[in-house]
Amino acid sequence: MDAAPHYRPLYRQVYDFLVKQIADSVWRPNDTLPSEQALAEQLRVSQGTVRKALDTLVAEKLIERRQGKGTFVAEHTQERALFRFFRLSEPGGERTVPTSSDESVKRRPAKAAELRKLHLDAGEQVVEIVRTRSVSGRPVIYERSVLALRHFPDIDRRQPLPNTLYAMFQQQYGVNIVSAEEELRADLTRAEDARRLPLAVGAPLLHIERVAIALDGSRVEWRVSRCDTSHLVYAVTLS
Amino acid sequence: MDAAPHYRPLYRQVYDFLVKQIADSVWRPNDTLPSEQALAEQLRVSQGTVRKALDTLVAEKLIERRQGKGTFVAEHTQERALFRFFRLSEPGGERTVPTSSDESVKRRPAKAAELRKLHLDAGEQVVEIVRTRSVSGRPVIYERSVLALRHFPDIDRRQPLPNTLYAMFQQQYGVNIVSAEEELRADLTRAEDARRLPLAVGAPLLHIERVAIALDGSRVEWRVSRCDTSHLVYAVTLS
DNA sequence: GAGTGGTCTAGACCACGCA
DNA sequence: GCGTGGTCTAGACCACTCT
Repeated sequence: MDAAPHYRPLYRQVYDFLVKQIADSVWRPNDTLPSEQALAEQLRVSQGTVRKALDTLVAEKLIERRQGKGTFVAEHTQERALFRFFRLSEPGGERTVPTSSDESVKRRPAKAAELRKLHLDAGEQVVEIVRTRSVSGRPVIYERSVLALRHFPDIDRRQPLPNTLYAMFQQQYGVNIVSAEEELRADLTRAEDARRLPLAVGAPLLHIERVAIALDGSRVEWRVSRCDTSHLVYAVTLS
Repeated sequence: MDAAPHYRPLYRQVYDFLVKQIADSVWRPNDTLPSEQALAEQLRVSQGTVRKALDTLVAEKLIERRQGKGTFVAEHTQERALFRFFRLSEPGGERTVPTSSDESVKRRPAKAAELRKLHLDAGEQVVEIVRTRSVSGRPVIYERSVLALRHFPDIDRRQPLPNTLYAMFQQQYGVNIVSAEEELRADLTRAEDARRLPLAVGAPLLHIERVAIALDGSRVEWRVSRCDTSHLVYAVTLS
């Protein structure tokens, strides 16, 4: 624990150390972390200071603690990623699990908008994934994901892709998605949408753009989803 | 600090006590709370236990702490309520401050849907507030709020109403809005919308329903907003 | 200088999971 | 019974604000 420029509290330095271990895949999903006592001795700080850092990581959902068992690196399971970042549900409140299908995966140079959204360097390559998602057999979402290839080498040769990408990002590439910035607006169904979804041109469509952000702050995915909200709603709790 | 059924940790009991003081307006917005030491002595617990409860309240934005000055009950200022619960902004990211106008305020018995959304008893009265919001002179939101009258006696005689209601809820009625559940879907402009907003019937419109939840868990407002998202987006960060 | 919150420590005891 | 995390305490020192 050496001093940082302009002073960082000890618990912050411990936090940074722990994050780095996870980011570098020293500790992988579902691994057990050393106990508080062990970390305290290793880092030459008190147990209370380690605890404060661990509490922060729990709040950020990067680790989970179970009394009597230990501290574990949180895993992005299918369900978890779904409930955390997939906000569409039935109007009452029941969460729905969509299936994905009809995908196309292409590698190509990034376009101008993608360079900007993902903070890429000119000429960098991306992988574009197009798919349709269905809820109880009915296609309701037409979605295009663009990934920076630098974070996911050869992902375009890994087909078939799972229903939720983020678990694979974490397990195969060590990329932890920790937050997502979404922008929503209402739009009309266009001919391109109508080819994928059973909607008439001119029907209302919820347009969602997402930038997914990894543990190290990099913007790794830009996703545009066009959703039929005649039977689903986008549900979010502000607090 | 007496025992609770099935055991509540001490810091939880301290938390409950502090929340009650705020909910009962014993401590009002901008008031200074007693110091950690004073609270610890009053409640017969250690300073660390008080601190843990205070940290939770800070995370929930119910209080603010300033080193060297003290601990204060957080105030719902116009700006703060706006940035916290008003998610519409310009596509780039700049937050926009809308003005409200053209309001009508009516007291009437609750309808069936309102009873359900606000968990009211049959026959209870509500106040309906209808208004239009504009951004840089352009009407972009047509909004209908329904409030349970029991939480806001005579609010319908308090006109004119402020741009953001939640600061008034807190200051005039001691009702702290702590979270809001929103449901969004895409819709088309109807004749009723077109009378209020400069849109053609059939143009896309973002339909937002919100239930605002107070500190004690009661559902105090049901709001339906119909938004022109041709120049604005609904922006939210999932984490 | 006095009073506040912010950081850090050391140690005790409890609740839980497992062998 | 041992090791884990969860709770609680007591006290030290630092950083900031105001007078």
